[in-house]
Amino acid sequence: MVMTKNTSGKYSAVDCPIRQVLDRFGDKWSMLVVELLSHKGRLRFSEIGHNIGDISQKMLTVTLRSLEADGLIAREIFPEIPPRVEYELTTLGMSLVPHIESMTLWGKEHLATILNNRKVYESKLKKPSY
Amino acid sequence: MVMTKNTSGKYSAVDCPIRQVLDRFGDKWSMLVVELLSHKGRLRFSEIGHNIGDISQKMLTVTLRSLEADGLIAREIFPEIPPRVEYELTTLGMSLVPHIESMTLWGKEHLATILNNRKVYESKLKKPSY
DNA sequence: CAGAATCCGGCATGATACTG
DNA sequence: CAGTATCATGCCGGATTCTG
Repeated sequence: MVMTKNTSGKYSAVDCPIRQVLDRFGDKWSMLVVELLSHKGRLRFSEIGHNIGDISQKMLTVTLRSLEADGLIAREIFPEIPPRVEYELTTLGMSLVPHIESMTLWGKEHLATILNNRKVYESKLKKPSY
Repeated sequence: MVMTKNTSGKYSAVDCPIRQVLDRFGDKWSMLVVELLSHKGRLRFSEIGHNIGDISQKMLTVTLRSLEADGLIAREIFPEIPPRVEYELTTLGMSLVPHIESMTLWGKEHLATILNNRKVYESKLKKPSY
């Protein structure tokens, strides 16, 4: 399939908002952090890490930074020893929560079906036809 | 941050549905294909490719296969020369559409703000304090 | 405690060639 | 036309080490 670029150097469907949303939140952790903060309110760095369970320090830092850069979360540093840093959702961040929840709800409702579909599909591949 | 695995070999928060949803639809193309089919109805392979614009033949195949395996789209082969294959959403696939749309809508509304936030954030990094 | 910096492997994605 | 097969690659994310 030969894809044609337009004169602006972009692709025809690159600009659509669904792509932009996926580019920002399709990563492994962002949505999860937003969801977590929406439930727990205000948390410090290590608390977020523990609540998520598996996430490397690096990725937690990277995720929090990009969310902060986007203005979805606010970061407050307390100049203490040992240092303490707390995070919470901004208004903008909170506005995203309902949409995450509705996606999650859909997942809850249909994931069992999907997994079963997938199993059936794979078993059909193994036994083509008799 | 040291993450502890439990006895089942999984991590503490791995099972939450939001993760599952992201694992399936956080990829680059799946949501886009579903969204496209929801608007255009029934399309053949090459039509999907052209509508998306940039997507390699390989990734289109992979994406369509996994969506089919999940039962989100239906694939119909017409035994003609040259071959023709058409795709359309299943009921399950259609049930996902509203959630994609609501996310997309959120993106449309707030993306300009986010991009601006990001620009402001980066300019602050360059000029720390005067 | 909250990170910054670095190294590194694997997998998602891309490019290319071939086929029924 | 609608794929499959193979090879190449970028970069995401994990592990580790170091600092204030």
